[in-house]
Amino acid sequence: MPDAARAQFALARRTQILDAATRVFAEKGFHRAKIKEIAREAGVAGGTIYNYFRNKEDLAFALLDRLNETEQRAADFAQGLEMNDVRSFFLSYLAHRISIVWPNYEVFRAILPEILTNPELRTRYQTAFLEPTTRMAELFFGALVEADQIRPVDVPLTVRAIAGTVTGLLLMQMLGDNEIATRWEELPEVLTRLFFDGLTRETS
Amino acid sequence: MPDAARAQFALARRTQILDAATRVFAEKGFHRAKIKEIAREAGVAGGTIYNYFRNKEDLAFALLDRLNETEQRAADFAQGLEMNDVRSFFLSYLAHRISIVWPNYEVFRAILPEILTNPELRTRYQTAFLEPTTRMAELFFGALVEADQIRPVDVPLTVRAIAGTVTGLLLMQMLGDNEIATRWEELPEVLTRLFFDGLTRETS
Amino acid sequence: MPDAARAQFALARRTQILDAATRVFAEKGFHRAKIKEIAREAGVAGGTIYNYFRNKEDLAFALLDRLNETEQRAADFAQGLEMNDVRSFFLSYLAHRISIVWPNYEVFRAILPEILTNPELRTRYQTAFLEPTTRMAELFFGALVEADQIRPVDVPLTVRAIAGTVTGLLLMQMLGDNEIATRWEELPEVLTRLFFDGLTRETS
Amino acid sequence: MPDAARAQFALARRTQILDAATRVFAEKGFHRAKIKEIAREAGVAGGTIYNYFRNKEDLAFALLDRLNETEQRAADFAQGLEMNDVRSFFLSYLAHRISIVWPNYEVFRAILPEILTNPELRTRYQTAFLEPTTRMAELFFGALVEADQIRPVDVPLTVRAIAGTVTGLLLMQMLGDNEIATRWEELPEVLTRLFFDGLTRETS
DNA sequence: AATGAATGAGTATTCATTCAT
DNA sequence: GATGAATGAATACTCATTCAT
Repeated sequence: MPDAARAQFALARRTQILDAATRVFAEKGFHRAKIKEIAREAGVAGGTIYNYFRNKEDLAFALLDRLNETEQRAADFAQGLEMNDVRSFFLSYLAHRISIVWPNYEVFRAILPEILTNPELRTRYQTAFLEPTTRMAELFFGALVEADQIRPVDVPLTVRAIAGTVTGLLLMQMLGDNEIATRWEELPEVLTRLFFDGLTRETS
Repeated sequence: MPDAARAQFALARRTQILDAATRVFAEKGFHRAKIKEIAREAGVAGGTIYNYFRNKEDLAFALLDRLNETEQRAADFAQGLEMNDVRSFFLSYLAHRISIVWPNYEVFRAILPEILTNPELRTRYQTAFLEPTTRMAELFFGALVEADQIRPVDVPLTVRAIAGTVTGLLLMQMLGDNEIATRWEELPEVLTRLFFDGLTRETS
Repeated sequence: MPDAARAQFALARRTQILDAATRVFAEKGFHRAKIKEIAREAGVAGGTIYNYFRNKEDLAFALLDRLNETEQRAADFAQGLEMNDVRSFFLSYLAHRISIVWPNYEVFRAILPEILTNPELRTRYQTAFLEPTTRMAELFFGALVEADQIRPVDVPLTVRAIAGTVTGLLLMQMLGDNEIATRWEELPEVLTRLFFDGLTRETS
Repeated sequence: MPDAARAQFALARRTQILDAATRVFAEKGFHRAKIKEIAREAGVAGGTIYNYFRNKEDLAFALLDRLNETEQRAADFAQGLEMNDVRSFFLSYLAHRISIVWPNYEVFRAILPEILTNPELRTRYQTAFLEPTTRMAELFFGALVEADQIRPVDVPLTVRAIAGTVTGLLLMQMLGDNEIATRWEELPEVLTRLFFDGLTRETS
C-alpha cells in the first residue's frame, strides 16, 4: 500500500470515528458516552480509537475543531471589510455561524461541561479557538471604527458582548429554553437590528 | 428544646453546610468536591449532610437558590416601570446583577456543568429560575414598548438576547477570557450604551 | 461504641483482611490476586479494604511486616550476645527464622516480584526491613569479633553473605528446587556446620 | 540467496533483536518494556520480532540463555577436578561467574520477577538451567569428598547453600544493598575464605 | 439528630499478538 | 520475511449514599 493511499485510508477512518463520536456524545453527553459504544457505532474495536486519538478528551476536542471552522473565519472577516455594507455582512455572518452551531447544540452541550471542568482542556480551548477568534474580531471591529462604518466603541468589550450574546443564547437553548429552540432562525435578523439600531425608540 | 429554637438551630446548621459547600465547590468544582470534605469544612460528619439535603445535586441547587434572588427580581422590575428613565434603570439593574454574580463565578462554573449534564437538574433549574425570570422580563419589556419607552421589538427574542449577553459574557470569563475578568466592572456602561444606542455611527 | 472497642474492632477487621490476602496472594501471586477476591475471602465488600489499606501494594507490604518480626530481632541478637555459645545461638536463630519464613514461601514468592519491579516499594522494603536488620547483624558480628568469639572477618560482607545464603536458598525453593523443599528442616544444622567449620577437611 | 547465507542473516537479526531486548529489559523491566520499543531499538517492525521468538517470555528466556553459559560449566568443573588446589579453583570459578553476572544484574532483575510469577517459565528455567547446573555441582562436590579434598559434607544441601549464597547476594543487590553494589569485586575472596575456613577463631 | 464504617457500581486505557498485504 | 493496523481482554479504585448505633 503506497503512502498516499494509506494516509487517505487513515483519514477516512478518523472521520468515521469522529462521526460516530458526534452521534454518541450528542445523545449521551461526555461521561455517559462509552468509548466502546463509539467504537461499535464506528464499526471498529475499542482499541482502534486510540490509534487515532490520544484519549477521550482529545476525541472531544477534535469534534470541536470540525465545528469551529477556525481557518475560514479569517477569510470571512476579510471579505466583510471589503463590503461596503457592514450590516449585511453582519447578518450573513451570524446566519452562517448560527446555522452551523445550532443543529449541533447537543454536541456542544455534551462537551462544554468537560471544558469547564477540565483545566487542561479549558486552556487548550482558549488558545485554539477563543483567543484567535477574538483577536480577529477585534481587528475587524477596530477597522470598522477606523473606517467610520460604525460609531467609536470600546472594541474589546463590545466584541466580547456580541460574541457573548450568541454564546449565551446557545447556552439558554442548552438549558432548555423553548422559544430559542423553535425560533433560532430568526435570531440573525433580531440581533442585527438590536446591535445596529439599539432599543431606543425612533425619534422620527 | 422548643420547636422554634430547634428550627432555628436546624436553619443555622443548614447555612453552615451551604457556606462550606460554597467554598469547596468553588475551589474544586462539582465532581472533585467530596461530600466528606464539605462535611469536614462544615464541622459535621458525612452522614449529617444527608439530614439536610437529599443528595449532592440538591445541595448544589440550594446554593444557586441563594445566588438567584428570585423573589427580589419582581420588585426590581416593578420599580423599573415606575422610573421614567429606562436607561438608568437598565444600567443600575445590570450593575446590581453583575456585582452579585461575578464575584461568585467560580460557584457557577462548578455547578453549570452539572446542570447541563443532568437532565433532572436541568429541568429543575429551568422551572425554578429561568422561566420565571424570563417571564417577568418579557412582561417588563412588553410594558416598556407599550409605554413607548423603547421602540417596538420582538420581545421574547430581545429579552433572551439581553439575558444571553450577560450569561454569555460570564461563560467567556469561565472559559478564561482575561479581558472580561479584569474589566467586568465596566460592563454595565458598555452594555447599556450598546443596547440602547446600537453600533450605527451617529448621523449628526 | 467507645473508642477502645472501636479500635479493637478495627484491628480485628484488619487482621481478617490480612489473613485473606495471605491466602489469595500465596495462591495466585500479586497481580493475579484480585482485590474483589481478597474481599470475598475476608467476607467484606471490595471498598472496605480501602478503609484499611491505601492500595494493593500497601496491603502486600503489611503482609511482609507481619512476617518480618522486625522488633523482635533486636531482642534476639541481644540475647545472642549474652550466651557464651555463639554456635548454639546461631543454630537456634536460623531454626526460628527458617520456621517462620519457609511455610510462607509462597507469600514471599508472590510479593518479591512486585518489590523488585516497583521502585517505590523497593525503597520502602529496604528502609523498613533490610537496612535495620543488616545494621543490627553488623553490630552483632562486630561484637563477636571483638569478644574473640569468632575469627576476625570482613563484617559487612560476611553478614551479607550469611543473610544472602538464607535468602538465596529461599529463592531456589521459590524457583522449584525439590531438595530444599523436602529437607528445609535440616538447613539450620548444615548451615551452622558450614559457616562455623568451613569445608576444609579436618586435619586430625 | 543460498540457505547458508539466509541462515546467517537470520542469526544476525536474532542477535540484533536480543541486543535490543537486553538494553530495553535492563532499563525498564519486563512489563514496562514494550515490544514496540524493542523493535524500534532493533530497527525492525513490531511484527518481525514474532518471526524470531514465539512471544515476550520466549524472548526473555533467550536472553538468559546467553548469560548462563550452560555448556561451558561442565568443562569448568572438569578442569576443577584436575587441579590439586580446590581452593584456588573455587576462587577463580566464583570470580568468573560473578564477573559475568554482576554487570548484567539489571537484566536479571528484569526477568527474575517474571520467572517467579509465570509457572511455565519457572519450570522451563528449572529444567534448562538450575537442574543441570546443580547436578554437575553435586557430582563435582561428591568427587571432592571422595578424593578427600574437602571434609565429608551433605553434598546436596551444601551445594545449594553455596549456590544460594551467590544468588542471595545478587538478590540483595537487586533490592538495593549499597555495600554489595560497591564491593562486589571483593566477594570471591571473602566467600572463599568463609566457605573454606569457617567463622571459628583460629586455635593456634 | 449525629455518626462514620460499610457498601458496590462503574470504565478508560494499554499493549501483546495476529494476519492480510 | 517484513510490515503495522487492528484487536480485545482485563481491573484497581473512588466516593455518594445508607443505616445501625
